[in-house]
Amino acid sequence: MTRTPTAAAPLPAHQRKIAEQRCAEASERLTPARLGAYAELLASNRPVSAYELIALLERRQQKKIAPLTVYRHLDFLIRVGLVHRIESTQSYVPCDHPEHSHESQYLLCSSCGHAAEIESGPLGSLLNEIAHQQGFRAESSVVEIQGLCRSCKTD
Amino acid sequence: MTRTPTAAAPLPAHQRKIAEQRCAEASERLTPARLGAYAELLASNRPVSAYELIALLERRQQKKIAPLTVYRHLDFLIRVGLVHRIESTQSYVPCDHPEHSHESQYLLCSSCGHAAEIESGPLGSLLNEIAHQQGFRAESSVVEIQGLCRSCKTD
DNA sequence: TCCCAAAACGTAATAACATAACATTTTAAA
DNA sequence: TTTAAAATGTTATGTTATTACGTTTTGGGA
Repeated sequence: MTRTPTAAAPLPAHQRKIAEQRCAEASERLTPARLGAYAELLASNRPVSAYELIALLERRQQKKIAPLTVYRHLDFLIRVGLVHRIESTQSYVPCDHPEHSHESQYLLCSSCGHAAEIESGPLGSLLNEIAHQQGFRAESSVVEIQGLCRSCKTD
Repeated sequence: MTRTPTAAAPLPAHQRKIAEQRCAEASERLTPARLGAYAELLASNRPVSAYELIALLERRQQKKIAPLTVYRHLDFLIRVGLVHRIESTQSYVPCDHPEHSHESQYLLCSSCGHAAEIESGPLGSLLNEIAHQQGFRAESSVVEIQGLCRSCKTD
C-alpha cells in the first residue's frame, strides 16, 4: 500500500490547539502555510536559521519557497508568540511555553545546539527594576546565556 | 595655513591608555588600524553596523576598506574587551567600562538609538544562579532591553 | 644581526541573512 | 455578493559576514 508524501510535518493536536488559541487572541489567521512552518520548527528540536527552514520546507513539500515567504511566516509566528528569535545565532525556535506571551530568555548550548528556555520570575522583575531605575521604558528584552548544557558539560 | 587631512578620529589619551592596558593584559597588539577602528567607534556616540564603520573609515582615510578588514578589527576589539556587539541590531559599540572585561548588557533606545550599558552586580549573579540551577556551565551572556530612554520617553 | 614563525593585513569572491516593490489571490465581514 | 484587508507569489536587491589564499610586518631566538 502506497502513501501520499507527507504534506507537512506532523503537528501534535495539543500544540495545534495552543496555536489556534494564540491566533484567536491576537485576531490573526492561522493559515496552512503558517502552520506548516510552525510544525517544521517543532519537528526540529533545536533553533534553525531561516534558510535552514526554507530547505526543510522545500524538501517536505517538494517545491521552491522564496525567502520572503518564510520570513513572513516567521514574523507572524513571533508576533503571536509561538516562536522566538535567538538573536546571537540568528535562528528561530518554537517557544516552550506558548500558552502566554513572554520575553525571549534562553540557555544556549554551544556544543549540542540545544536552546532551553529560562523560566524565572525574578529575572523578569530584575530587568524591569533595572530599566525603571534608569528612567527607561522597557518594551521587550532578550537574555541569552551561552555555554554548555548539563549533558555536554561532562563530555 | 592648510592642514593635512585627519588620518584618524581623535582618540582621548585616557581611552588610548586603557586600550593599551587591555591589549597588554591580553598579549595582543594594538596596531594603528585597530586603534583607528576603535577611535571611529568612540567618535560615533551610538552603535554602528560593520558596514557603517567601513563607510566612516573610508571617508576619514580617503581609501577603500574591505569588509574583512573591519570585521577582523571588530573581532579583535571584542576579544580584548574594548567593544561589544549588540546582537539584536547587529551593531558594535565601544564598551563604557573597558577597564575590566564583562558581559554585554544594554538598555537600547529604539527612538534615539542610544545604548546605555547596564552595571548591575545582582543581574550577573542572578544569571549565574539560573544557569547553575539548570546544570548549565555559562561561558558568556547577553542582555538587551529594548525601549525608550528617559529623554525619548517624554517626546 | 639575521632568520623565522606567528600575527596582521590585503584582495577577491562568495556565502548567509533579510527586505523592497509590486502583482495576484484568498478571506471574512458588511 | 461585493469588497477591502490580509495573505501570498515573484523578482530583484540590500545587508551582514566569511572563505580562500597570498603578502607584509613583527618580535623573539640563534
